[in-house]
Amino acid sequence: MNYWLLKTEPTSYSIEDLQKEKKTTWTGVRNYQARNFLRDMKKGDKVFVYHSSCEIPGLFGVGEVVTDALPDPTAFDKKDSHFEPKSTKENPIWFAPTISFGKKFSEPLTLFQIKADAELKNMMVAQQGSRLSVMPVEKEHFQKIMKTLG
DNA sequence: GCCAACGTTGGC
DNA sequence: GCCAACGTTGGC
Repeated sequence: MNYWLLKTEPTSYSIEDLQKEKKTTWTGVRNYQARNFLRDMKKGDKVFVYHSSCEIPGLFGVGEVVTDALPDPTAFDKKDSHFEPKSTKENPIWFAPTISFGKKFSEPLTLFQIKADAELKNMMVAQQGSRLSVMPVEKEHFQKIMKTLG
């Protein structure tokens, strides 16, 4: 099993939205490195939900991969802002897994706290200039965080 | 809103 | 394939 972190701007999609919807297809990622991580996600993998570009950036909850990544339908939708004419159904470029809600943390683990924690500060999300919206999380980090917040 | 740190694009 | 120009991300 693998562990991941998914960034989202809470003004567009938050952990509360996932809680209400129970599950969602994680569409709209348009970065090749992130795309490759999305394709590597397998059913049963765990994912942290990270809120970015907001008052308190940090980890707000956890979910689970329920469907391996399939071609991202928003890439085929001319009316969608993520429409990508180069991606065809025969030869899709962009992919999206489906994520289920696990739990919302009673308190978020803030980026500030992650950077201040000797064991967590080397997480990819805490590195300078880390702009990837999808990234792997090490098992040790996942377990330590879940021990504290889970 | 600023701006550093990236990623992408496109001319050559 | 280089690299300057440009666009975007995201913490602060």
